[in-house]
Amino acid sequence: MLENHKLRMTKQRQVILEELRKVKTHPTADDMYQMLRKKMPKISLGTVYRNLEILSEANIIQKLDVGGTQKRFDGDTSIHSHVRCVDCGRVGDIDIKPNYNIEAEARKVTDFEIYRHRLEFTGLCPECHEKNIAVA
Amino acid sequence: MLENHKLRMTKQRQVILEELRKVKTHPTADDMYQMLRKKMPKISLGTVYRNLEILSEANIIQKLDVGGTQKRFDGDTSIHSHVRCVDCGRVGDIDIKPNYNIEAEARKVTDFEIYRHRLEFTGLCPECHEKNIAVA
DNA sequence: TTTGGTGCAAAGGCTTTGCAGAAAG
DNA sequence: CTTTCTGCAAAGCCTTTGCACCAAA
Repeated sequence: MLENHKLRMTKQRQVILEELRKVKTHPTADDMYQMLRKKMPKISLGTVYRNLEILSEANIIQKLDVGGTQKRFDGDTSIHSHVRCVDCGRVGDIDIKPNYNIEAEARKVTDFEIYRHRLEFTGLCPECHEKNIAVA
Repeated sequence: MLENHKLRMTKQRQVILEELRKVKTHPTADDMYQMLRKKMPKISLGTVYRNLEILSEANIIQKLDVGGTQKRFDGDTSIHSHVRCVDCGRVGDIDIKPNYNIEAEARKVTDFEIYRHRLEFTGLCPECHEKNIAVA
């Protein structure tokens, strides 16, 4: 059904896309909502969710599943990896390109048909690293 | 608080652990609940959630975050990868060992302190592959 | 006994959805 | 005009939690 719709460029959709492309954090839907309501106070959380879904469905943005309970969004659609801070949940980019050899490796040991792979890192963001040093 | 508790081996915990180790699917908490209530009809979903959490906290089992909305559990604590079927959500094992060189790569391009990495695959399980061929 | 665990049901957190009015094309 | 989109609020889904009773150790 989504794919039969002609997308309209509403004010809301435009602002959502602009804002997501502007930031290099990887905001959750609610993060986006909080940022957006400053410039568009009447925008609703439902609209934010709906548009993030539609835009990622159309491959205009990326929906990330980096662990944790909330999905995150990325205005950069290039294929790259992410790190999630185990302390604060912040997500950063890791500019490592996919290695398709690993998919060949995988095919050797499974009867699933492999489509793609995803590499995720966990660690400590610089801020939390600082804090930990201070405590120690 | 969890770490100060002495774990007791209750009947429920034992059955949960046994059942999880017996299957090679990667059940969600609710999958486990449905399986378990056949042999222990009074077990509650809360107990299943609590024990899966406690056991994974104690590294006796693994909690997986393979995408999709529900967490999954694995009785095999060895480090290995997973494939998720994009059609039916089924999760399979991919016996590929971690490659720590990739963490060195990552360190070159981020200011996060890298702790570990995780490789996940998506694809089609044999059953869904069959179905797709039949339709085509 | 003591202390952790269980079942039940209610509450929580995140996301989706139905609907009536608004707006893009 | 027509069809999609929006704001609002309610519903949904998965998971966690409070509580009184139960059971390991």
